[in-house]
Order: sequence, then structure tokens, then C-alpha cells
Amino acid sequence: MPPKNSHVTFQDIADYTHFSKTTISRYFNAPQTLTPASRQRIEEALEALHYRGGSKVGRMLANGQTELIGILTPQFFFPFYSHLINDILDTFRDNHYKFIVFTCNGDEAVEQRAIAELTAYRVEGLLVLSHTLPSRKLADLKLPVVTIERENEYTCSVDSNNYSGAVSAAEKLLADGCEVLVHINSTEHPQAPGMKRIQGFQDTCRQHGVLARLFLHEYPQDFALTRARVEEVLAQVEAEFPDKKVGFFVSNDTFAQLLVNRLVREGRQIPAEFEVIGFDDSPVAQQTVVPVTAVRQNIRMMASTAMHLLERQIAAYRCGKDATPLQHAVIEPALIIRESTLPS
Amino acid sequence: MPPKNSHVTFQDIADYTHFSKTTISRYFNAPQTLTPASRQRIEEALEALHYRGGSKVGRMLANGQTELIGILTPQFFFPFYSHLINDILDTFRDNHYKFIVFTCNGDEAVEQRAIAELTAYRVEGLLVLSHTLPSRKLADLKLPVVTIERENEYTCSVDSNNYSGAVSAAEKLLADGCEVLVHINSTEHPQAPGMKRIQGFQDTCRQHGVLARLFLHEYPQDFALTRARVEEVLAQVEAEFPDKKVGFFVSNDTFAQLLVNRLVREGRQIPAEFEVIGFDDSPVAQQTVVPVTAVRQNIRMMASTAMHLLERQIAAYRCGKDATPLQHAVIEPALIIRESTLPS
DNA sequence: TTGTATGCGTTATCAG
DNA sequence: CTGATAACGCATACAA
Repeated sequence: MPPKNSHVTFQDIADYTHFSKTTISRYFNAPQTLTPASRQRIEEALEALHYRGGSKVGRMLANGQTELIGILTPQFFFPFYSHLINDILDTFRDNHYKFIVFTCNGDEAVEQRAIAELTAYRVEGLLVLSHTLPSRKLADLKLPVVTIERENEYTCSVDSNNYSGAVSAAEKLLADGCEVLVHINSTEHPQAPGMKRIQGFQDTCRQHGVLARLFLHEYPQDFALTRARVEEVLAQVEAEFPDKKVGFFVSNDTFAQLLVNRLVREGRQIPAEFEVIGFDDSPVAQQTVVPVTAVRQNIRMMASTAMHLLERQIAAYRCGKDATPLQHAVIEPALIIRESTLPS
Repeated sequence: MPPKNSHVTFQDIADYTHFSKTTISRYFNAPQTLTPASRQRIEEALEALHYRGGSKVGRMLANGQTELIGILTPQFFFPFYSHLINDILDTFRDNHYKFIVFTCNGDEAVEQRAIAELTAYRVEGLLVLSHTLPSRKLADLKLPVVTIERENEYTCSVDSNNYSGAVSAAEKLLADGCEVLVHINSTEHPQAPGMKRIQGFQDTCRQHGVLARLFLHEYPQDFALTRARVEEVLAQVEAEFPDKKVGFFVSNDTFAQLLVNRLVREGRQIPAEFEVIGFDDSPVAQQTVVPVTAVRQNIRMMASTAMHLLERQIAAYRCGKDATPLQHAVIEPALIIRESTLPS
């Protein structure tokens, strides 16, 4: 009988049943190879010993499979991150992988420590949403890695089709008769997938011969700054384009919401005088006074695609290969029409 | 020289330096006990072998300390959960604990599986935000556990002071001259800490001799339902209390936001005709057309308190005790005044 | 179908 | 200050 507060091991079960611990191991990993009678005997023992499951630690050491995946994310405050990670963690339902999660918050030192820990725990793969480390460094880890919506030159990746998202937004604004198109975005890493929104926006405007006005700025660190930024942009736009119907394509929903709030409080008509389209389609988009038309990222699809790409790599690694061909998945977003633009 | 794609072990370093692996272990765990010369020699070896850190798996098996903590949460869609978990994960900066996270989504089977996995990985403690399992069951695990904002009879816990939060909200509405106070809440588990908001609200109204009107309903599963619920409540209130200044105390910010949006779109004056106070103070509260006064949960404090309580228990367990006295921490929230009530 | 022997990478104990 | 040896809990190749 094992000590009270400790865990029941295969050895304990073996002693109780007078089998060897090998047989006990087989009971769990290949039950077919035991006689029904033996199985029965072991089952009784499990009952008697109050067996609550074996130790993965021993298993990990013995066969090297940890069933652990590491997630590196900046933080959970943007709905995009929390929703994506939510959907990734949900794959546990049909999948045996467990996730160790780190918030790195743009701090490279923390990210390095996190990676060191993850390799120490022998995680079988990495899902990287944070963008402080170049993909080159990630590739050096010689570990299955999938990066999501970030610079991805040397790693497998999943991104939204930011370009086509921007095109569909711009085309909607044009179709609704906007005379000037304004795009508000933040300047990030030049290779960030989100930068393609600028390209898609500009290309579409050029193609239609309509004026494209860009407002690029650094990502506002707090809410007051974002608010100030909205004021600046609006003042500028009203000065530059009085009496024109302006269509705003904004790089995130929070910004779109602030814009809508501001316009509504000034008594401007949406979508008659102004139209607004956001990006992400986070919950705020539908909760705004005037619900906001937005480019919806297919987050669920991004999560499952990322897991598939990672599993593929993990399988390859188990077969001894230490590099798989780079695959870059691009997920199509959808334009969700709400009241901040004309009905479709 | 170890094989190319494999990990460098203490044995490899020992072979290279002609020390024993015991000495290598000591180099990492008690460097003071080595001569500077030996340290030097080992450092050179680490360099030469491109050592990238040892295996926690071996360490786990040898000394039983996994430095792993399990988190069980319903999901990440409510800002309360994602923010709280964000702040918990952030403790990694000053702390050596790593977190395995599960989203259980109210599914008891999933939660059981998750717990089985977590014990299999020999996590040293559990942080439980999900509320499908009674605290009695959690206590049976004979593992350090802290429950957060949920039924907590048999476990250590951290809650917001829901009662005092409700009192301060009700008092603010009364001080602002509201003639009728309406509280909208959802019916949860009767022992859920959030239920104390109802109590605090009612007690305050009774004390001031003001009518307290309660709207309790099941938690709306989707956004359309929430919206419909807002309509019903508003219709009812306008029918029951025409020409009265009504103060709403609402159990979450999203609901408060919808209420505010609805009132604004109907041209009602806030805070002249109606006042609204939300709960949580999630980002939506300040992003609404009329920024919403809200009871702010001190999430950062809740996170750090939870970790402290858990560490205390873990320390006790390491000393062989298998039960620590139950501690229930209660964190004081703060009323954040915004434009949906009169200025303070 | 079952058992024996060995190894996984680290720490702990006890000697030297 | 350093080393030999035995654990930790499980899986696997090989033997019976």
C-alpha cells in the first residue's frame, strides 16, 4: 500500500496484482495484448488503490513526448489575442495537446526566458503571436513553430488576408458613394502582415481614381492617446474635405468605435455624411451606438489552421526530420455589413 | 560530442569536462560549492557544446518540483477572465511558475479531463475560475487550490467585494437624485459571489427608503439575446416609472453599454433623465458614447493575491502538510465616475 | 501473453 | 570540494 498523500505508481499496482510494471504499462498503452482476465484483475486493483492516473513526467522522460505546446503572446487585452488563444486552447477537446502560455508584452528579455523554459520542458512545438523576436531566431530553435499574424519569413505561419480585407472595405466605401477615402493605421514592423492593409487600400483607391488620404501613427499606448488621435484626425479631415462624403477605413475596431462615438455626439449622420469600416470585428463592433461595419478575421479558422500546421511539423520531427518546407497559410476575412455603412 | 539535433545533457558536459554529472548538477544548483577553477572549466564546456539549458523533465522526476500551475477558466471572451489571466501570467516576471491553461466552457467532462491531465503533469497548484465543479470536489484533489470569483466553501479563494461595490453604486445613484433604482443581474449559482451585488443593492435601497426594482434573468447566451433583454427591461421601466429619474445598476459593462446606446439613440438625456452604472470597468466602459460610470474590480490585486495564497499552500505542501487553513481574500473595488452619472 | 533489463536526465545520499 | 550510486515513474527491446 502506497503512502497516504502520495501518488499511486505502476509499481504499486504491480505489487498489488503480482504483475510486473511492464504489464501495467501495457494495460494503459496496449490493452489488447492482455487477457481479459488480467485486465479484470488490474481494474480491480485500480479501484482498490484509488488510482487517479499515472505520471506524465515519467512518461515524458521515457519516450520524449510531452504533448505540450508553448504559446507566446504579447498580452490578452486586445480581443484578437484573447479570442485567438481561446480558440487554440479549445482544440484540447479533440486533441491531446496541452498549452503553456506566456505573455511577453513586447519585452524581449521575458520572451527569451519564456523560450528557455519552454525548451527546458521539452515542448513539442511553439505558437508565436508576439513579435519581438525575428522569425530567423525562432527558426534557429530547431523546433516546430507556427507564427500568427506577424513577420514570418523563416517560419510556418498563419495570417489573415489583410490585403483582400482592405480591398473589400475600400470597395464598399466607394460603392456607397464616398468621395474621399481615409485610412487610419499604425506604423508597425514593415514586414507585419497588417501593413498589407495599407497596400490594399491604396491600390483600390488608385484603381478607382479616388483620393486616398492616409493617417499613419505609432500605436497609441493608452486610451487617452487614442482618443486624442481621433480628435486630430477628425479636425484634419473636416478642414481638408468640407462638404464631401468621407469613408473611413480604420485599422481596428476600438478606433472605429471612438470615431463613431465622436461623430454621433456631434450630430453627424452615419452613414449619410460619413461611413466607417473597422477591422477585426471584435465584440465592440456590434456594441457601438451605431454598430460598425468591419472586416471580420476568421479567428476560429486561424486557430485550427495554426494547429494543423504545427501538428504536421511535430509529426515530421518525430520521424527524425529536422526541417519541414515552410508553409504560409492565408485566411480569408469577410466584410460584415452593419449600420455604419449603407445596407448592402 | 552529442548527436546534432539532440539536447546536451549533464552527462555530455561531464564527459567533456571529465567531471561527474553530479558536479555539473551542482554547478547549476549550488555554484558556491565548486572551486572557481572548476566553474571556469564547466563554463568553457557549455560554450563549446552550445549548451542551451537543461531538461526540467529529469528535474521534475528527480525532485518532484514541476514549477507548473494549472489554470481552469470558462473562456476568454469576457474581459474579466482575459484580464485576470493576463495578470496572473504576468507574474512569471518575478516568479518561476509556468502556467498550463484550459478553457472549460462550462463543460464538466472537459473540466474533469483537464484536471486529470494537470495532476498527471504533477502541477503544484490550481487556479480555478470556472464554476462547473463544486469546491468540495476541488478540495478532494488534495492539491493547493485557489478559486477566484466563484463558489468557495471548501477552498481558498479571492473575490471582489461585490457587496460593497453594489452599495457604493446604489449610494451614488441615490446621491444623484434618482427616484427609482433598477438593478439588472443574471441568476447564477446562488453561492456565486456575484449574487452579493443584489444583496448590497437591496440593503442600500431599503436603508434609504427608495424603491428597488430588480430584473433577474438567465445569462443571455448570445448578443442578440442580450439586446432583446435590454429592450424588454427598458419598455417595462418606462411603463412602470414614467417621469421619474431612474438609476440603473447593471451587473456588467456590456449590458450597461447597450442600455446607454439605446437611451442615446432615443434622445434621452444622460445623466439628467437616466443614470447608468456598470460593473467590472472593462474597456467598453470608457469607450461607450457616453462613458459609463462603473464599479472597477481590482483585477491586478486579485491576480497577485491569488498567487500569494497559492504559493503559501504550495510551501505548506512541500513541508508535508496536506491541508492549510482556508483563507478567503476579499478585494475592494472602486467606483469610477464617468459621464453616465453626475460629476462627483 | 507476460517478464527482465535497461534507459530517459536529473537530484539526493553518502563516501571520500 | 568531488564522485559513485541509487532513486524518480514510465516505456521499450528483447527474452521467455
